[in-house]
Amino acid sequence: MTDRYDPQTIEKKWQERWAADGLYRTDMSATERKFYFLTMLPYTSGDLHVGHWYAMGPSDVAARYRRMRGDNVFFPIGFDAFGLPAENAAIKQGIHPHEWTYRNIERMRGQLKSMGAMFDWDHEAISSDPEYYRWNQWFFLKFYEKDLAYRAFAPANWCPSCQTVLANEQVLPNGTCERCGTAVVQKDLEQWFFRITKYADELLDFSHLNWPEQVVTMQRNWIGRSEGLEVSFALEIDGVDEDEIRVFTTRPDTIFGVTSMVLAPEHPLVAKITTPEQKAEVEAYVEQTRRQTDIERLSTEREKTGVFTGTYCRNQLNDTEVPIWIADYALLWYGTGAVMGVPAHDERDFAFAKKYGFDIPVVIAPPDWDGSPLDEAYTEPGQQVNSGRFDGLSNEEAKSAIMDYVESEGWGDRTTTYRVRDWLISRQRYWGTPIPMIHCPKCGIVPVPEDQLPVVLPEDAEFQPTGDSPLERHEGFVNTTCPKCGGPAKRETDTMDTFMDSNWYFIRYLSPNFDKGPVDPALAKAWLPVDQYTGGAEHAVMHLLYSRFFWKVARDLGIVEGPEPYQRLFNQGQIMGSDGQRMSKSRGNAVPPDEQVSKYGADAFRCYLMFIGPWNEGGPFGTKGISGIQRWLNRAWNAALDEPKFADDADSAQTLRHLTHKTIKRATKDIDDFHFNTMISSLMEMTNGLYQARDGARLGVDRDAWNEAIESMLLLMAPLTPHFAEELWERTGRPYSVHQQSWPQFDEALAAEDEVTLVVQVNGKVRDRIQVAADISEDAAKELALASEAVKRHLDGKEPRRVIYVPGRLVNIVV
RNA sequence: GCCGAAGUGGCGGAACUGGUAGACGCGGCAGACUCAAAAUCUGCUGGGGUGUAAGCCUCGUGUCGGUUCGAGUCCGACCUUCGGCACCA
Repeated sequence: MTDRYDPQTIEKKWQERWAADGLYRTDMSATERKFYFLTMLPYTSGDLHVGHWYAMGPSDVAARYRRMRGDNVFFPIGFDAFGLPAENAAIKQGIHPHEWTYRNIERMRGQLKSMGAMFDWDHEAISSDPEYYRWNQWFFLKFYEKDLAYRAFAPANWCPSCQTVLANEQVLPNGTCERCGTAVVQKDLEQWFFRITKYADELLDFSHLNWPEQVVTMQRNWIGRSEGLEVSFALEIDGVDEDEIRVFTTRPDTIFGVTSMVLAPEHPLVAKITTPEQKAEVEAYVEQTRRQTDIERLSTEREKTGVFTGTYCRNQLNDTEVPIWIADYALLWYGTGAVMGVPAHDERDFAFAKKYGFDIPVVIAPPDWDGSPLDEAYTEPGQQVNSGRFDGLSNEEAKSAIMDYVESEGWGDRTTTYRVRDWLISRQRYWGTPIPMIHCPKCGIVPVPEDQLPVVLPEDAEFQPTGDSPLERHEGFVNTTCPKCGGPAKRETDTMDTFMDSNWYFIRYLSPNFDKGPVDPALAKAWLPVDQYTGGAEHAVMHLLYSRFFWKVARDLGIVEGPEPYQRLFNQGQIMGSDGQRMSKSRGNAVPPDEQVSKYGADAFRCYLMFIGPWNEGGPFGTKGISGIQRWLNRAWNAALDEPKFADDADSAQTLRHLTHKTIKRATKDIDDFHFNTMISSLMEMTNGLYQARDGARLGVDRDAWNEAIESMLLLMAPLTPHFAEELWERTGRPYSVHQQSWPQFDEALAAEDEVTLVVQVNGKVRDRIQVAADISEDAAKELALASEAVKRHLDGKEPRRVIYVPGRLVNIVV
């Protein structure tokens, strides 16, 4: 009897040996077959949870596989270390965010190492290190120089009781503050933005990407490009300077059917044009709107509400007076913040008009329309009516004709609008990258000179929420001198959104200690872009879109080359608690991976996570099935170490070689597609097959075929179970290291089946199964099928009308 | 609500490009080994019906409808769950 498989001993042993040998240190100068494999960097939340294992284990497998295929793989790791939870910990537990964060990193490093992944730790980067965020600031200055960073007012969640800005996450679903229960209001603050809209069209070009279609679709919809007309409605009100309201519409063909104008309640014109009689009602409505989220406002299910301002504008195309209303479904940030209401041809406007009693004039006739009022909005194509000189045109023709006309009259222009808004990068928080700007009473806003970077985040800040951001009350930080005039000035106290950190961490990984720029240019040229990126589907839009935007700016700055940062993307699913809910400590459904690892070993645990289902789906996680993996590893262990009785036996050799090559073929296809669950299944089948071959052999098994099988099995398992495979590789007398071997090749002829089961159907129902040679001819297959007893019984003497043959699959006899 | 996914045995899941539904594993049942248990090994295991039995019949992939010789897979409508919705990361 051999030694039993003892994961604790061998995992520790090999992790130490690999680290000592620098087995996973990438030679950055060997760039000929470079492969940059990137897994999303973890946030420094504390303990590594199952989700981290779920994200990184399979990534490690795929990275190891690429290495065995001969690529020089760079597989780095680092930490996303700025953010809200550190500040919450500071307030709740009285720990400094810096201490909380770096303590967590220390613990997570150890846990990550216990995974046995091939991370190259020499390239670790931590976003809260001044040497990292210094370059955030440097990039910010470059953005500012290129007019891609600007200041504007934007609403923020404000708790009047705590006197502080709240994250969306800190606002409860009922709109109150999570700490004190006070109703949260929107407060306008002047904040920093990045002009992502300038790159909107370029971001809509996905042609250089090998990404999942659903992510591309989500990004496309998020950017939401629409072409249409911006058209002016005349405003003639005494005492109001503005003489027009501009609206954006994608349906200029319906402009003759406008019966209302709807402004966003926040629209700057609202206060100016509202009549004294309507003032109270309008103000109450504006107040009420300020308490709603955009999601609530845009719900198509909710009843539409609005308030009349008491004034009118004029539709210049048909000279009609149009009442001006405000309604919460009009959003200030989209288009021009004003919407023209065409009830006959828009469902939302139809409901609005019904409710408030507007006319519903038809301007696009449905087919066979008899002139009677509509029961519902007609949004399909049709012919123009009641549209003056455009009557009789199809609405598609009318669209461009009306736009031409509006442009020639000077009432408006063709424009393109986007749903995507500029990126609000300001945060009124402490634990983030300080925005390197100075407010001088004389010179205005002045950038911090590059040679004064980094603007270091002060350690000694006060955290208790008392109104201002911690940086604002830090005298030593705030007070500075103006770089331009030398006079006293104040520092900007907003910090950056943490998505700034994750925009470019993979660039920093290449040279985390480089101090002459964000990245060593030679390494950037040789190693970028990332060849394979893996990470959670929850990042499909924001992180991945911001990061693409950032890359394009960095490219324009000459820092990187090429159109896109991430060539191939794979979105893994999210792992949930056994109750199907998101795992969290507060729900009590979180499974600590450390416990599982010490019980079953890292190899078994990571395999189990891969075995529970397709990687892109995620799903509920329970620990019940892990014993199946444990049993499999034990069986494979014993198969590799217990020598069977050998004998010359051609049948045995044939069976084993078929098993080996079939498995290599299946496993290779699966790992190429990231189908780790079925890859493990086929390896389990191979292990079962080895036992059957051994127990079923009459005389004994063929020695060479057996050795080939064991060697192949260990190589196929090496990426999945790196410690296990390494130990057995050594114990079976093979030279260190299994992780420096080549991926096994298969022989197509040996992998092929020579017999197949042909299904015989009568009228689509399975009636018989026949074993035939894989290369059987169509005629022979049909003949055999028709000769089957079961078929004859079901034919019941009737003549076949049609016989369908699918090679290697089935014969279907239709009567 | 909007955008993007998913729904298959008691459970996790498999099924190439429309062609045997349930691979592999968990759990369960039966047996072997054992004084006994654990571990291990072997066999069976979707529901219903029928037969002494080998077997045979039938239903079955969220729901309803459609296309097709044939649908888990394609089309239409709906239901449920999950991810995102711009200050969680």
